[in-house]
Amino acid sequence: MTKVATRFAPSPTGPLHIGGVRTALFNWLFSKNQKGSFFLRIEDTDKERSKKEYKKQIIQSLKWIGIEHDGKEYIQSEKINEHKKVAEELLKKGFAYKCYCSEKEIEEQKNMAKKKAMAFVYNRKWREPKNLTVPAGVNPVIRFKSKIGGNTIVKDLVQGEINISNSTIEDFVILRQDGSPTYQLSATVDDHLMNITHVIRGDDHKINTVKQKQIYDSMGWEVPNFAHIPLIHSNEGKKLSKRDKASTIEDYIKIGILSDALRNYLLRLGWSFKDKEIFTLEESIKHFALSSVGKSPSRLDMSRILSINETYIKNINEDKLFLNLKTYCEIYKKKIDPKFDSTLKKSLHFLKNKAKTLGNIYENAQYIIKDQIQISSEDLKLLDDLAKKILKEFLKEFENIKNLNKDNLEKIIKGLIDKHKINFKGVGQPLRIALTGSKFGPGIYDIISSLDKNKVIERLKMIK
RNA sequence: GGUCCCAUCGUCUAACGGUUAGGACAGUUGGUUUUCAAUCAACUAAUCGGGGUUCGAUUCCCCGUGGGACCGCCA
Repeated sequence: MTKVATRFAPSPTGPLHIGGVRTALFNWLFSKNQKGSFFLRIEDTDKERSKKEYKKQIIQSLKWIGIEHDGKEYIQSEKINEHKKVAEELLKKGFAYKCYCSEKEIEEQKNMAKKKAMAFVYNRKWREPKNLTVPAGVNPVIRFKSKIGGNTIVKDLVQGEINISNSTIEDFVILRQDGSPTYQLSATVDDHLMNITHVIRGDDHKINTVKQKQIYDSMGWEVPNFAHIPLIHSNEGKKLSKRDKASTIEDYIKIGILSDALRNYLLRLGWSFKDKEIFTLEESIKHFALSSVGKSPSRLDMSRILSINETYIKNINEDKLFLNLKTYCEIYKKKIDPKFDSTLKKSLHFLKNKAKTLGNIYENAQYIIKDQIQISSEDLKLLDDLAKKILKEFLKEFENIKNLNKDNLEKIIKGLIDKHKINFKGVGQPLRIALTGSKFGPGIYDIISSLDKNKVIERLKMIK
């Protein structure tokens, strides 16, 4: 058995797409499950649009979600000569030919195809150039001599069998007029050079597979296994594009989604293992199989992402959560003053219970990480005369407390409830507003015990 | 339009010929003598339609319908 090798091959023309992340994840998971390797190939042959910073960003994004590639990243543009060599060889062997058609001619053919409402298939004019004279001063493109009759069948580990009539596959270009290789050639040669055993990629590459298989066959190379995973659709049910709102990984990081949560969500999108919903990294490696990847596309569902994130926020180690929160706030919100660290840390155990994102924790922790709180005018209205009176009475007794614990606080509050013949809310709500500036939030005992005694007194005194 | 693919609750999915069609998210309702975005409980909700095959079809086959992908000298 040869060692399994997979690859993720993004082009660095933009930030990493959420669909790309899932493709990378499936590749990585499969290779780990098979005890194989996972490589990263940067397809940067589109010089116009490829950017170095995107390459960095892609690697960082993958790392963020827990994916690291083996070895050094493979840079496609560095292998262009290899690709050209293969093109030459195909030419020599008669599997490719030079095409001198002008762009105009091709354009006309495309228009014709459109008019006839047919798929564009190049008319193969130069395939057998018997009565043609090579025009002077025209650089030819090299086209692959695609099979005309019969069908090409590719076994697919997810789709089953891809069976396409060769008549619909055109003689595609493998070398451009300027001599540079096209995707079909480069990707194929690279996969061969890298000894890739399993090509796992988006559904949108299915037709390419048929083209690429012919290159493998012509070169006498072993054809890798293919697995085309269904695409992720937007809310509208279309292929997710960069224009969609939450399409890049950054979009999720910035609202405070945890990497494990996103990984878990993406894993369960199009893949399942019994009724299990939550998978640790180890579990996902252990159970991952291409055979349990579904065939139909799935929609992105924000509420589910949030729900999984909530689960992770509640369950991960608190020290880890704390560090996550700190870095998150520093980058996407506002740096938290270290003087609040200890209070914040000991409050995390209840703050995390009411948050779906790190952003939520940040919002709910405002009363801890700011010296002064702000009360909205609407909440201020809730502090009527009775409420203020209660706060004053609470303060008086609170100042005399020796041991700040729940029992003692309970005593004070109970006393006030009895005295004023009100319910808990009558005391709890004014307190919460006075201490946090919000009528929502953690339990009142949690709030008080998380704050310094002096801080509580100070804030209660602010209410007049 | 051509080629190819797909089809179970609103969403993600389970059931690989025999289940009262299961779970999760969302939604709704109620409890939690304190808020709710927490928690607990309950409820609503699906096999796209029509033909076969079969003792029996969500499952296999065909047709229709709907949705999607591709149709670059981009990757």
